[in-house]
Amino acid sequence: MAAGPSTLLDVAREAGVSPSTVSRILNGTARVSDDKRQAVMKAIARTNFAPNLMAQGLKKGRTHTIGIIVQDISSPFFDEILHGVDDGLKGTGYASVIVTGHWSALEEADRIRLLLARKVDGIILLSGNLPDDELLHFATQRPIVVTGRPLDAPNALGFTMDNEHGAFLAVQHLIELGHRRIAFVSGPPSHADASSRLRGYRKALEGAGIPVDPALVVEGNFHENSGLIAINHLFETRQEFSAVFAANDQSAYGVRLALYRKGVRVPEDVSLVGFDDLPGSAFTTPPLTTVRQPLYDIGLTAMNALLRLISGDRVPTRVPPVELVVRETTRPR
Amino acid sequence: MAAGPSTLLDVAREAGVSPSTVSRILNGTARVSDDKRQAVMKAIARTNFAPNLMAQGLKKGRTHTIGIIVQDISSPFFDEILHGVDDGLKGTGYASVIVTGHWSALEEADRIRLLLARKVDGIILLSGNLPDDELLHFATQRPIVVTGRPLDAPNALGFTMDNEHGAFLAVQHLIELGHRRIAFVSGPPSHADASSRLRGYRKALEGAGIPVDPALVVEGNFHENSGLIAINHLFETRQEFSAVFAANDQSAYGVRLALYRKGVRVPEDVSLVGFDDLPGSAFTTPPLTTVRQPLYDIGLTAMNALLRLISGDRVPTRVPPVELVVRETTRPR
DNA sequence: CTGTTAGCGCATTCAC
DNA sequence: GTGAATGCGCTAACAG
Repeated sequence: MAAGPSTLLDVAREAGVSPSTVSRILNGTARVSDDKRQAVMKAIARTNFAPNLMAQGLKKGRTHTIGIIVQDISSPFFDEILHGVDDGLKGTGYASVIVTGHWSALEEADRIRLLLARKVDGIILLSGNLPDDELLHFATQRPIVVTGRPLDAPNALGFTMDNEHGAFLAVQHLIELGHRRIAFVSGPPSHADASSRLRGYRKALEGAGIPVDPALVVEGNFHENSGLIAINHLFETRQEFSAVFAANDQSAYGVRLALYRKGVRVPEDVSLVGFDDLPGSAFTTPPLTTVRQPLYDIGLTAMNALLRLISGDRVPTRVPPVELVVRETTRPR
Repeated sequence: MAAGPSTLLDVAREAGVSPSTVSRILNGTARVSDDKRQAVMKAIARTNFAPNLMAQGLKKGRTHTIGIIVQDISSPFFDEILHGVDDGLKGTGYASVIVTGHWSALEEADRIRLLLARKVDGIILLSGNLPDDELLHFATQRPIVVTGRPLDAPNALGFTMDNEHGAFLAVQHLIELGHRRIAFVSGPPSHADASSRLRGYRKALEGAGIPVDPALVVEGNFHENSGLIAINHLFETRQEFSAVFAANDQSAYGVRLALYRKGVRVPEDVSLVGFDDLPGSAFTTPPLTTVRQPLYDIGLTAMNALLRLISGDRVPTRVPPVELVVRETTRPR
């Protein structure tokens, strides 16, 4: 029941060998005679020794820590990505420090500097707003993987989902069901994914020869409440629609609630489709038809890509594409 | 546009002073003449210097890092707590490394060892399963705050919500509404919170002179799907009930869906109440009546308590109590 | 195969 | 007020 943390030196003394020998055994750096190895192992157990990762890091220049920047902790979206990230870490000896960027490029830059000062071995930026050039500047210090945009530089890698295509699929599904007046609750215009989805919405409509009615697209912010407000607005302005496409699942939840309050049935009266396929979307009433984004795989892939970047590797990354998941909020008109 | 990370020594050279002077300025350890201070500041900016936290940590024995153990990343429950934890960190100079315990005491012990090896300055264990004595053993190395149990040791602190009372409130509400046959979807029996809630359910029933019918309580696991399965089971065994109390919101979601599938209306045909008040529960259809647990505050409080423990302080911690939030899934029988 | 030496970047005595 | 020296715990040459 040794007291405070013992050091490698303690172990060496205890085992009657030199510190380097202990180090060698710990790292498998060189062959060591069996008797000494036994002695050292015993001493390690006896002193309850665990190497000081700080000291190791100082010496080797690597901390076995990777930094993750999410925009919003406590969001089911980032949560699910983090799940993948975490699984990607499993068994690698790396740990992650997670910080939040709050959708602000300035804050992101700040967090990256912080992470860099902590000497993380690499950084994953989730849905970053930071301009490419700044990102690449930081990437000169440590490899960076970013999601939500394509990027392919020596020390940085980015990949994105086909948001436009996903939105296209969603709206096309509605059109095939016979819907013509399809409302759209958008995301924040400043958000790249949001504008891609708006484009997909437009493209699907145009492809079917349906004019896009500006009165039917109302701006949201990706949160539940904005979906609710959007629907109320549509009602107030007396718009007619038989379906609504929400730019993400969370706003779809808000839409669903607003419709419920108006006494409008889903899907009998209006059809609804979301985007993301959050874990909860299979358990809404009724279960939500949505565009599935492989959130878990995005996280896992980002982590694996970063790990490879760190070890100097460069393998092209592949993530499953988005796909329409038809559940129970859509039906023929 | 300096290249690699510059060191304190670089700055000293650049400014024509000694390293110690730079250090003193950085830490405000001693008074330094103004001209030198200017020179150093300029040199810092010019070389784009940021102190190496690893080296600082090695020297000072503190890493300004705190370790968080959650059981399940990508769970709205822990997510919301993490939100509070994260806010508690804001502006403190600390960062957190988050690891998962997966509800396993063994894994928790393993993670704590890992965190200790990384020399975190303190640890927050969320909903830990680790026995008190093991916890206290680890606490000899670093202060630990644990949620989900009371604990008050020199270097460890634990606090918990009144789960029994919360459950009591929920069931009492149902009883007041005229319900007599109230089903209960429990959590895993091994889980302390789960058994407290079961106790609260029983107590409320008994208090009202209603016999508890074992056929009406079915075991779940806190996940959506178990709520669904539970209801199906109740139907298969032809139980009659006019209300169901789910041990947490997530299983309530499953209950809600199962009821929907059976064509049972909520709340017209059966009333439903959950536990936790997850962020999403205000947006289910209809919005869920539930027992609110101040998850955000739990996280914030845990963080503050730990920070105080680290600085040698010991202030009794206060967290808002649980409370019933009546929304739209309950109505008189 | 193994011990000795030096140094990662910084904070802190200790002198001046 | 400020510089020189020392060491946090560990690994990596460098010599045997």
